[in-house]
Amino acid sequence: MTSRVRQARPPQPTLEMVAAVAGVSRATVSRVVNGSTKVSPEIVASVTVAVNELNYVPNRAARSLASRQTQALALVVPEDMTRFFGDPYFAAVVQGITRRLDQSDYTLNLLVASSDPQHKTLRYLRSGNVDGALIISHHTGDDFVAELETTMPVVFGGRPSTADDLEAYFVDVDNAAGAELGTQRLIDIGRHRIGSISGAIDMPAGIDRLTGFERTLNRVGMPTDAVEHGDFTAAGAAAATRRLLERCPDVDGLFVASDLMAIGALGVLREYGKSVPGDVAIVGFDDSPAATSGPVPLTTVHQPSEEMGYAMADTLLRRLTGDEHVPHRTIMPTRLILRDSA
Amino acid sequence: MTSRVRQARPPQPTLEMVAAVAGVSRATVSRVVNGSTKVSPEIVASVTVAVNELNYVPNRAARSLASRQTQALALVVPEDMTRFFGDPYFAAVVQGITRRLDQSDYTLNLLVASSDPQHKTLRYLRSGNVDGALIISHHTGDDFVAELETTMPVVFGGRPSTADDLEAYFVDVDNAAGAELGTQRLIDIGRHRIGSISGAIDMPAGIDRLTGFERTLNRVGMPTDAVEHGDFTAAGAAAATRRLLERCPDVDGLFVASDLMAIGALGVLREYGKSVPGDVAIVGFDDSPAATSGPVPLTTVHQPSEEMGYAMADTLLRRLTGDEHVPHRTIMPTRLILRDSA
DNA sequence: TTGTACGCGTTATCAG
DNA sequence: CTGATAACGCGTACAA
Repeated sequence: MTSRVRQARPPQPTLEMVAAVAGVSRATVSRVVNGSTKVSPEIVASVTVAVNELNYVPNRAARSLASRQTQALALVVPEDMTRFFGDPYFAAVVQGITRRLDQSDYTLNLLVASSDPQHKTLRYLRSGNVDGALIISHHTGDDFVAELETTMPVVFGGRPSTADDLEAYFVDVDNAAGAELGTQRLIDIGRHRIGSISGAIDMPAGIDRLTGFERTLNRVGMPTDAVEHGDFTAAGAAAATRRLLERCPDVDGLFVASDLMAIGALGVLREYGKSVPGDVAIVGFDDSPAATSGPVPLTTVHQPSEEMGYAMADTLLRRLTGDEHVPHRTIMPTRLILRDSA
Repeated sequence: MTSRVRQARPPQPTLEMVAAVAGVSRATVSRVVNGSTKVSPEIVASVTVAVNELNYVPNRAARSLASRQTQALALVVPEDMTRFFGDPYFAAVVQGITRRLDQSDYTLNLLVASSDPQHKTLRYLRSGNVDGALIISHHTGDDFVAELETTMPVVFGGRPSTADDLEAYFVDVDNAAGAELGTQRLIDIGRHRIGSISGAIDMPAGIDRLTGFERTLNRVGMPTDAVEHGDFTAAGAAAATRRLLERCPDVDGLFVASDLMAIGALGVLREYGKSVPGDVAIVGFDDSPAATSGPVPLTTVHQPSEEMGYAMADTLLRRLTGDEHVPHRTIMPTRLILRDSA
């Protein structure tokens, strides 16, 4: 798979060329480019002129080979493309990450890959392409993440499911507590038969939200059998809702582990001729744009997704500077948002 | 903004170390790693053992510094994050691109940035981080793209708006023809007062679809004044629809330049108590998942978004191999998809 | 403050 | 077929 570019293109200017134009040494140009203070003003000026004249941009490969840094970070998303693009939650997180990165001179490399035949993603990471990695939406099966921390600083979005999570850095909300908030709402408005469409149960967020749901019902002596597992997609939630409705037709309250899934559930409820919140009250999770995109504005458990992305990037950046006092876990607050569905 | 990683991490193994273990020279290891055929089988075997033992992965910076290639491509999207994530069209294109790239050993760097204060994106590109660039959703204001082709091979998704588009490589559909298809449908089902919510008029796709719309109405002597400009977002389309309805309350047919926008229009129509397709028939564009996500399945103009992404990547990859016979323009077919809205 | 010289990990050229 | 050795472009002790 060797390839060679045939088309002739003007070679990028190098430090050497800039030095020649400015009449100084390569080292001096390097100092100016990297903002060293130990350079006389007039030389800084002449070098700057030369840089602009030649339109010089440092070669990243050479720079990172010498400095052993890439000034790039990776956002690893072990999902398939459709799930990644389908859920507004990811958009918010990425937005937060880039907002933080825009204040630095790090760039972000987005790596979306569930099916990764040749371990291409891992190779990419280990080839020294990035200085650190952000990992969101990882599943229990994604074993490679454990190894990654031995290679570079890693920060998770959502508590990691690996055993050694004591050492891991992550940003999350208290998913169980959030789920309690949502479930309690259903109790408070007088629902008697409360069920749940859970998230993917191979993900910490899915597990913890289910735990919070069960804990709340247990506390008041309600049964917790009306649960069907979803996978954090609208289609998966629709299927789960169908199963639940067949099994427990009397459900009148539903805690759904994400807004996107709630939208899916909403559609099925309509199919079955059930009104929301009349026949069935629904509480979602996320408070993403999906919450207000459907036919019924969703009452939901808000989590600060954008801020979480920001915090993730911030944590990683601080680790990269060698800051020893970076907290391993950053837990952000959730709160209940009341709208029409419950 | 100097930073230094303090934490001690095991250094990545190098060619040198592998060579030592295998008892050969660096050069030979390099040959094996790069699959040169001119190496004796037994040496290949011993080197392979050493590589696995040390868990060796080539250093990308060193490799690209020496080979002058990065094996990475960039997908540049001059939009803000929310628009990028909000429209399923992008998801399809990215999916197609990655499908093609999965067959190669190129990786993709996603660059989403409308507001780019420090020209960070351009610097990134010009720093030799990638061998070529894919550009989608570019606006007339995005002048930097013109300069880019002088630095590296570029392929556009959608015809570029720059003057020198004769030289440019791009993949597109005949947007005007597609719009004619959609508009004609409205005529065919007997609508008399046909309007349009156009796409962003600073984008070729927006302009061309509007042109096709107008051309069709002109042909049959219908007025083309019932047009309001959208921006390819649901919210923007909603606002535009509101303006249109105030100005032309008698509209009974609407060609909307994207499915996502059609969803926005649908909401407003409902607000105004208009039924679809009863009072107002709607034809969208894209045939993205958005077309079937709303309350009314949309009749729409299909464009093969996923295949377009694939074709873009394929075109760029072929250019990268020096293939002189790569067609500058790849125009893919559109077709009308009949559903419920028109 | 400025310049010299070496090293970063690979690829590629050229002897052998 | 294999092994020295010279680039590749830049950062940075070290020397001046």
